[in-house]
Amino acid sequence: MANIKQIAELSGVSVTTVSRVLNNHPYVSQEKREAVMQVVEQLDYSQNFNAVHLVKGRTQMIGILLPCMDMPFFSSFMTGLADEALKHKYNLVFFQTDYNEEEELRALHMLKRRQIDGLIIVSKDLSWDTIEEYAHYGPIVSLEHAGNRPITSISFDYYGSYSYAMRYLIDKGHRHIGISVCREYSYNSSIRLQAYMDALRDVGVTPDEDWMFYRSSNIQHGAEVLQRWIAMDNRPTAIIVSGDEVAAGIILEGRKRDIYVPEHLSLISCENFPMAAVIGVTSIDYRNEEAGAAMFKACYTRIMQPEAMPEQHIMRFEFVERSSVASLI
Amino acid sequence: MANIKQIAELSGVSVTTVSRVLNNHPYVSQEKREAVMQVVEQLDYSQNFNAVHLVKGRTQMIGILLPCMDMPFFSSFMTGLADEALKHKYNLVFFQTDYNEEEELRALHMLKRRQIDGLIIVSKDLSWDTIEEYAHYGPIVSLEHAGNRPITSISFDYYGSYSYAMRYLIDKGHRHIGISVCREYSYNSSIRLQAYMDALRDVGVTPDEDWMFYRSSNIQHGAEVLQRWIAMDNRPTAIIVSGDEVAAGIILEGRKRDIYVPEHLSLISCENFPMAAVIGVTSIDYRNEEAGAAMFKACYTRIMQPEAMPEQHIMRFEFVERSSVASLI
DNA sequence: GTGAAAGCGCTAACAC
DNA sequence: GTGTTAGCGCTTTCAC
Repeated sequence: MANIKQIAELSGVSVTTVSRVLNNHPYVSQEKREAVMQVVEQLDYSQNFNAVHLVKGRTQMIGILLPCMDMPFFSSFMTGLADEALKHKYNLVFFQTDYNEEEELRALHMLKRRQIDGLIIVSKDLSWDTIEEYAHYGPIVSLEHAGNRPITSISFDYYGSYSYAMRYLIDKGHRHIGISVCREYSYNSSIRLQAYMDALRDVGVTPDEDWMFYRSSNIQHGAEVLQRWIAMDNRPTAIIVSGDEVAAGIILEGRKRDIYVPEHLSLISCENFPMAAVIGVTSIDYRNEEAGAAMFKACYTRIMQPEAMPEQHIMRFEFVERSSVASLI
Repeated sequence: MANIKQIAELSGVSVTTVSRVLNNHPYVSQEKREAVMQVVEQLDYSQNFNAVHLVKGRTQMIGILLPCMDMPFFSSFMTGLADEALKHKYNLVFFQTDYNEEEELRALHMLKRRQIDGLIIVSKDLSWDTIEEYAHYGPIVSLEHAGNRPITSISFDYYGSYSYAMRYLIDKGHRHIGISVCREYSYNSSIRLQAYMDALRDVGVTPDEDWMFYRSSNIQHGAEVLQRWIAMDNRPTAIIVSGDEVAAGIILEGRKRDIYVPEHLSLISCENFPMAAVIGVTSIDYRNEEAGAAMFKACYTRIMQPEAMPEQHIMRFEFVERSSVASLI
């Protein structure tokens, strides 16, 4: 495999000149530039990026850490991120952690070892304290608010959006309202639950334990939610679920059992994926793709300007109304 | 940032010894090993992987090229791949191409520039002739049969599975059978269409142009398929669709318009995602996750044994019968 | 405009 | 067991 030295020899110039040509530097005569280019093409040469990275101290790669790819939430997010990375000629190294701490650490180590220039954390299990230790090796950008740590965050307005959704249901006369979240003990779920609790308290309702569904993330789980709902004594008249897939599971399973949305059960969902339009569910659009792009941009900015201070940014949500909520008034 | 030289100095040994300790080589006295480890911890040192890669000529990364992440097919595939990569301590660099040739070339260039040790192509637009030019820079593994080119392939048995599904429908009395594929001109679609045509020809049926749906890949498209089906003069009694999402779209849209599966329209789908169970559709399971893992393994093997010959492997499919096909007999 | 040479941080042959 | 040293392939001062 050819290297820069051979190119230099064959084209009768120094390695410096070859390097200049390769990197489009000025101050190279047209003549020599052409001579070099000719040899480069002839030998089908291109730089060894490992050497370039070593000398430059950068890899043009950023890591992206998430539990799994096979949930639409994560993949939609990746889509926006990858598009944006592309614009800046950055590559994405992908860490699928399955919420395994060891795996999460592996990504942080790669940052430490300069194999990636920055790290984007979409969802994690590791404590912020642990992560913070790695923050000085390179920019870390998170989708979860990181307090006043040196970590940039782009986060979704779960509190605002859930408060809004709850108010919407309450205004339509709902009082027995259920909630279904993805992970019982995650930070994001806790914010959603908080907004839910606060809203119910405001109207003097104490939620039934039964109204809270944990660990629901896919269509199958949605079906299970409906089965549990059917079996309840004190059924909620509406449920806020954390994803369109869960909503679809509820609706599909409901139809098998003659339970209809919104006639028997009102539903508000999150994500507003194309599926939401098909099943006609009112859904909160957090604009995942935009968030993905924003995270890349934030990371990129901090790679380019290492002195820049980390920022905390909250995305605006959009409440997309369809016909899955009945008015009880 | 500390480097190996400083560690050597501080622990009073040579860089070689430090390197040996770092790489767990034998022939280092326990004494020196401990001395080194202590300094390493004290300085919070770890290797600069760019330097390691330069000297070793490998990056412990493989590239993965696919059009997008926000289709369940691709993300399920990634899941298996990422799991397997993890087992071998390999990282995945992710190229989202959107079937853009320039993007696809970028991935091939990274192989050429040794930034990745191998490349896995899940779906592409570039011609095999172009790709073949890069095959000598590192192993390329494809999910599409690559003929007798120096490219390993793991492929799905689309012909076999579609022949099987067609036979299944025909045995149940169906003759007017439709087909819905993802991309009109892709290699995979052409095989599916071929099996479809061959099966119909065998029973003396000439398919109506209307029975073929191109460019259907998500739930929304499924809804459109159903709308077109309703508007037809000569409706098929069954359709084979290329994904559970499309099937879901058909079923959901059908319910809005009082068209039921399988009473009015029989359906066979592909992928057998969890959703298939919920909507009760008979689905062909190609075992994407396993295929992803197999592709990684194939790539890994060829990285480790560069002389190894490329192989062509075809995955077995599984036909998962549910209740979406009516018997007309 | 151009080139010699000094690194970037590491591994591994080789000598001891 | 251990250290010296020559690369790996490139960029970038600095002197000409």
